[in-house]
Amino acid sequence: MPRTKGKEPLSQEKILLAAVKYADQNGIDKLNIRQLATLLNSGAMSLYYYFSSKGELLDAMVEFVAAQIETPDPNATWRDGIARLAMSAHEAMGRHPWVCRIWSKQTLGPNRLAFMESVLRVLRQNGFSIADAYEAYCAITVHIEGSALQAAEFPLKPKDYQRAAAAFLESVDASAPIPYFIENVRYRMEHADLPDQFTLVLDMILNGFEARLAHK
Amino acid sequence: MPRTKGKEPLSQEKILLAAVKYADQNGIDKLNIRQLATLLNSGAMSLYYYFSSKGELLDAMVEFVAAQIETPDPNATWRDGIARLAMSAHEAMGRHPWVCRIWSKQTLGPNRLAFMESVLRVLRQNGFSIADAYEAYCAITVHIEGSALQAAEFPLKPKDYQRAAAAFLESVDASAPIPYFIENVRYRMEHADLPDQFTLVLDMILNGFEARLAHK
DNA sequence: ACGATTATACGTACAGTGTACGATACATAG
DNA sequence: CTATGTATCGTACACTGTACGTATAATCGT
Repeated sequence: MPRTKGKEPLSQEKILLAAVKYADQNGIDKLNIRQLATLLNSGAMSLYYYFSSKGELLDAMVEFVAAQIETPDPNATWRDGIARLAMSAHEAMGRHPWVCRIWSKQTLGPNRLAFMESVLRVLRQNGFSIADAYEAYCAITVHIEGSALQAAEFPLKPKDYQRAAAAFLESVDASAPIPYFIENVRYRMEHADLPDQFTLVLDMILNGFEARLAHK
Repeated sequence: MPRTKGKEPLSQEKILLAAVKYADQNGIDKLNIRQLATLLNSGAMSLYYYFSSKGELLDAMVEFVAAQIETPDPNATWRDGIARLAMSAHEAMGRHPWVCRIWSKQTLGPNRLAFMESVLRVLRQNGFSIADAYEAYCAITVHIEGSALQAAEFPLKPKDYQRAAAAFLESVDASAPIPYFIENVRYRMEHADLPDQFTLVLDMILNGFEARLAHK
């Protein structure tokens, strides 16, 4: 049909923002074209004028998140630069947990490319060999994506965890051969606000590369 | 229809093995009931006699992989025990790359539970506090799952990488603002068999916890 | 002012997906 | 020889992405 008269037209940006919002709330599996179109008060096929396929929309969604990652301050030490960058990425993925599921799979766009470049640059300009820079890059991104994956895939929201844990502890046989698991569940139930261990382990990894660098 | 005369009946195991094999070859997205049934010379709905839903089949697939992870030797040091366990998990996920995509999402079965328990046990029996054991557990599984995720999601098979990298280097403008990325691609193209950096970073993480443990 | 062209929108249709329901036909028990 | 349980699957439905064709509004050339 026509571009109806009194209606604001669609745009890539509107669709993208709606898709991100929907995925934030409902997860990436639930994201589907018809539903998205309904939210945008349009027909499903209208979206294909702006994105030639769902895959292209997903590409744009990844780029949207990649754009939220800080680029490192060139005056900082490599440790500070990398640490801030990693935390920034961690936070971005925390805001958009679905992204880790498609991050590496979608085609590499300029923002994600810029992220990779900036990590490699910081390392290479501070004494890392090509091979070491690549290893450090992998180590750091594994940690970022791994953390995001665990946070995203864990099937319980923090709210529900208390109730589920309590129910589990009630139901489980005291003679079950999993004392340390039970102990762990009890501990986590009683300490709802455990600190995010992202930074802790990140520091261990950075320590490792620092030692490696000094060792040459 | 009937249970046809001269035909071996299906079974949970047959279906499970076929599903694992199919996912190994084609990825988990491509796994679908009809195709699987065709491979098993049966009708699609026959599978539902053994698994009440696709989700239950996926649960069983996760358990299948979890069963392949070594349980740690109780006489080893915690470092060795955890290192071996982690490498074993890394290898299992390397054989079945699709599993990291559903590992945490599927309902927790006995084998995955046993894996968690064994990690926590080793740590708790070697001086880790409840909180530290949990942190170490998370750190290690993040590394395992993150590594698996990157390996699985990277869209190019090792074979194709050389060709794709060469084509990329040809096509990219020499003035593109990504010198370190280009350098990295060239390096990886020339060194096809880079060592798996899983163990390297795992050691860094274990060093971190070792230091932490000594520090108390 | 008015016809031609482009930009935007979408109805319909099709080939997949998981799976609910009910109909089989075989094996065995009574 | 029924009758009942076990194993199998044909059909149908709701939902997915999207190819194709078409309809109108906006814009431009004259």
